[in-house]
Amino acid sequence: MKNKTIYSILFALCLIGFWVFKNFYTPATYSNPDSSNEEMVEEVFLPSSTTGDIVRHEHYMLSYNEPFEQAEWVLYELKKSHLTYDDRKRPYFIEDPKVKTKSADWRNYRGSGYDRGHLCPAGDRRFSEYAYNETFYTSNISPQDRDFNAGVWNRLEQKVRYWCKTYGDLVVITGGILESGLEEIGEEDVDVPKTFYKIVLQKNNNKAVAFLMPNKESKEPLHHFLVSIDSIEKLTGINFFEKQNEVWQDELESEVDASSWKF
DNA sequence: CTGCGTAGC
DNA sequence: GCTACGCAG
Repeated sequence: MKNKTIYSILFALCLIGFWVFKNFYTPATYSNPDSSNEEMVEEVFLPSSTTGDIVRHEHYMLSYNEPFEQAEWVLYELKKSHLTYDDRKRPYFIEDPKVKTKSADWRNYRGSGYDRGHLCPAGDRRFSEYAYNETFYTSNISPQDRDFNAGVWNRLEQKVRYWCKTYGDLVVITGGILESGLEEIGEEDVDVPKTFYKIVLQKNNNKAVAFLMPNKESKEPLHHFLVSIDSIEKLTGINFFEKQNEVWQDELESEVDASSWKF
């Protein structure tokens, strides 16, 4: 009788131990998270996820789409205080330990002809070594045409920094349009989006702009790619500001109004 | 800034 | 397999 009880307790302890392990063990990752919990983007800006695989990193968050082997959206807050130009050494791209299904290996991109294009730009996370390294998870990259990434896409990212400097804190959401029939690269078949989107929100003013850009270089000025947030929601199936009230959404998402943004 | 390829340990 | 360096848009 007594033995039976003891064995039951031991068994229960094993279960608890396993549960703790399963939930709190994390594999090797970039070291030294910044101690501060700092400014995790408020949940009120969380987009919906078509996959349910939402991952929160210290300085950005994402929703991973396993069949496409990349994020469907990456969201981060860009503050004035983030705009530093500290020189940092590029680390290697590594698997995102927080993506349950494992994010794609960087070798899928090697020799593919496509860049490992950051979604949350490394240039926006230079304020700390950890923040910078954290952008080098393979969950934060998509295959991008070389001239696109270094060209018009890069110009948009620099414009976002300019807007942050002049208008204050921003919320930025970025991703590729994940649809069927896309070209795939590498052993894991990473899909190559034909189009990328970026949504930028001024936190203070509740003003937003959205861009849709073909995955190729263009000489068009940036405002040529302006679209409504609604149109991106239709293409992606993602509801971007679902936590906001409907009036708020209606006002911001339906129209293309870049009048309060200097290009 | 955005990156890649190659050489060498 | 990882790092350092040079090079390109």
